[in-house]
Amino acid sequence: ISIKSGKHVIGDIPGVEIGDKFHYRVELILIGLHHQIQSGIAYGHFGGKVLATSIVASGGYADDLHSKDSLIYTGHGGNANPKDPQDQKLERGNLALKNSVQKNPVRVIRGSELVDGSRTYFYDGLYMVEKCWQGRGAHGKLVFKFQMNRIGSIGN
Amino acid sequence: ISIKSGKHVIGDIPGVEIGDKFHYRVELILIGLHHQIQSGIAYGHFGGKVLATSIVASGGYADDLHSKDSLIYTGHGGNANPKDPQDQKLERGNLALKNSVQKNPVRVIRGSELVDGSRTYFYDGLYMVEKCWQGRGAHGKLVFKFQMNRIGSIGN
DNA sequence: TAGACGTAGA
DNA sequence: TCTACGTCTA
Repeated sequence: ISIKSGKHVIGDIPGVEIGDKFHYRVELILIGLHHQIQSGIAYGHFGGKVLATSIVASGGYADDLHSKDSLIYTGHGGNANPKDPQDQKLERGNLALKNSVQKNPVRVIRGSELVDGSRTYFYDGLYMVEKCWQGRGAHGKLVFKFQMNRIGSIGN
Repeated sequence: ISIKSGKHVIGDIPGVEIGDKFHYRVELILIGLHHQIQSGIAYGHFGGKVLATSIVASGGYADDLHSKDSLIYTGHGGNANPKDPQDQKLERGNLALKNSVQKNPVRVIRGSELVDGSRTYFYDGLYMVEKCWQGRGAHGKLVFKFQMNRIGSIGN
């Protein structure tokens, strides 16, 4: 199933399969996987609702990426000035992910940094945002956390 | 005349002519005009000396770009946090440009922002750094200024 | 590791 | 206008 609103698509992208690898964020945009050049959370308007369409988890925040079929994603914001962290706000991508809780599939792209400083990304399929909550980051400021589970894995 | 040190070249780039236009900074790198993805000042080591090879003037700082054959270029640095500007330091590109004063030609790329927010760049030929001095920016902090004149224009 | 006249989307 | 899990060079 795939829902489209302008260039924003919920669900799989035709021609892109789990495990497909990429080297640059701009490739994700060109192929339609993730429509943000830097931001980790992409979203669009669907019938008056703002819903998340895809996320990139590549180590920029304190995510929990230890499991193969689930992850805990950290919301964005609050670190514009690393020396003066702020509470994250329920806006933009954070709001979109919250609206998507138990509602629509979200594409997950996992990424990592190589020894030489370059990066790689790969499409990891559709996940459901199971729940979201607020926590405290290492800096003591409020951050949003999103429990995401692979659709089709045990428990879904 | 062209002096080469590794990938750093002083002087014209074969195949690139004055007026040649570009849309993205990465094009300038690919064609060899300017070896910095974001920084406005490119430089290299030439016989133990650090010399400037090219600059991009595209509106990021308070340059004086009113003349066709000369310009006053502002050094870089001091604005990492726009809310807390700092004095510019005589290092990196600023030092390179100072070392190049009345010494070696520097490629000038002029750029501007279009109405739709995109940018264009064009190669504007070789200039000589005539002199450099320190001044105060609008924020009151020290900035470096570089008087650059087109080589071959009246006065050169 | 830090700095940089980027780049696209909201 | 501002934000953003970028990208490259030194």
